Amino acid sequence: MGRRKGPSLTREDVVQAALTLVRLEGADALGVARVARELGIRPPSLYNHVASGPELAVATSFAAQRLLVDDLTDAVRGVDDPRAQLETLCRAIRRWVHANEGLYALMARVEPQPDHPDAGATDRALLDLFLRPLGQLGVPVDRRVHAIRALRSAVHGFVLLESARQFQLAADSEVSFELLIDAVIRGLVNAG
Amino acid sequence: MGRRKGPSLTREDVVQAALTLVRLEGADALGVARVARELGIRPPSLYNHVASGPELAVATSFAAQRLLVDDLTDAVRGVDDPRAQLETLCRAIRRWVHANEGLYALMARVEPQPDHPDAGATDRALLDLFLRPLGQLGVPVDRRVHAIRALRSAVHGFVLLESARQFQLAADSEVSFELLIDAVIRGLVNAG
DNA sequence: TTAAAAAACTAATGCAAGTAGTTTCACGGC
DNA sequence: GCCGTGAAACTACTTGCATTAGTTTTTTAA
Repeated sequence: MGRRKGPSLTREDVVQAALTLVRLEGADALGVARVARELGIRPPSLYNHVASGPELAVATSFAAQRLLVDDLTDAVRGVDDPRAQLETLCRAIRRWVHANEGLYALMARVEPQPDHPDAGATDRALLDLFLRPLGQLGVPVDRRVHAIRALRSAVHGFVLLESARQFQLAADSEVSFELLIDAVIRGLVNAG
Repeated sequence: MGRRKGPSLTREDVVQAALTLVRLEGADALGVARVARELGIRPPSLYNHVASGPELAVATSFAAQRLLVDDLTDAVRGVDDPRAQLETLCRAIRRWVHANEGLYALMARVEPQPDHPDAGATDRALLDLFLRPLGQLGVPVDRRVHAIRALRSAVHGFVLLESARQFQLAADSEVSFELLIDAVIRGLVNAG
């Protein structure tokens, strides 16, 4: 029982299977044995493609992040007004998380890898998506980093609480979200 | 080798050990075997006090939440101005998370248990801590739920990103945080 | 054509969660 | 003071995951 005839699995296949698995069954379901079963191979064979369980999680998280950034890039294409761009970004993140709860939970759980080769590109792309409209809105350079952190925090916290079903009171989440991003954006533009 | 002489462990002891463990080694370290080792007993004996691993995590999370709420209650004691109360609450949450990163990560990871007997009291206490100053600030009743969600989201997102070391650029986090909560509070008070 | 690398496998170890059944101690009723 | 019941510990065991070592087969490149 050695290598099988025909095309064999790639690391891409493995990450793809992991993405699907996490999408369907949540971040807790991610594991070497589980992904191997999904691919129809034995667990040890997966180590031909990933170094370890944690590394599989990191790779899957990076892939998910790229999916998110691509989605956001599409979302703001064609939006001209900088403020509308910011709102569009926030809403697009929330929509993506609704459609990919497990993946976002995974991204939140995996420790960032500052030295990882895949880290730079998508991180920078995400940053730029927010930086451009902030600049156009006249936010001074030395406050843009703080502004991005504020916006990211607000959206991140909201979508996490929302998908963890921590908003138990009967009130429309849409309204809460619009109120939040409107408050933050207004506050950032007229900062004192 | 049956029961040992002298006083035996209680569920409180177990939760206490779990709290200490998570504080020192993070939420990932929490498990039946690990807590049992910490207490000097064999893993199966722990099931005399908790029903399962997940239930241990839930109990620990509830205990952590109570610690947080108690800390916040102390923090706002003696603060009169409602706006200052809100700011104090936000800063106290952040300070607590800095001192208890693992516990906060655990709370974020454990699914909420709407029917759990321990759930109501602390949830309500936390809610009330925010509700009172919002009322005093003149936020209309039908917007208070949204306002609380917005504030919680902002603080939650910020502290999670911060303790996950996702703020990689060299800029003072204190400034970012103050900017965020100021923007949100201002936005909530002058909501349109 | 052939040697090396890649990709699968089997076998086995170690550890965590959980179950079943056993032993020993503490405590309340007599 | 004695005794029975239940609580709290134990041992032994099963199952499942992560991981390592070593083997076989196929692909690929020299």
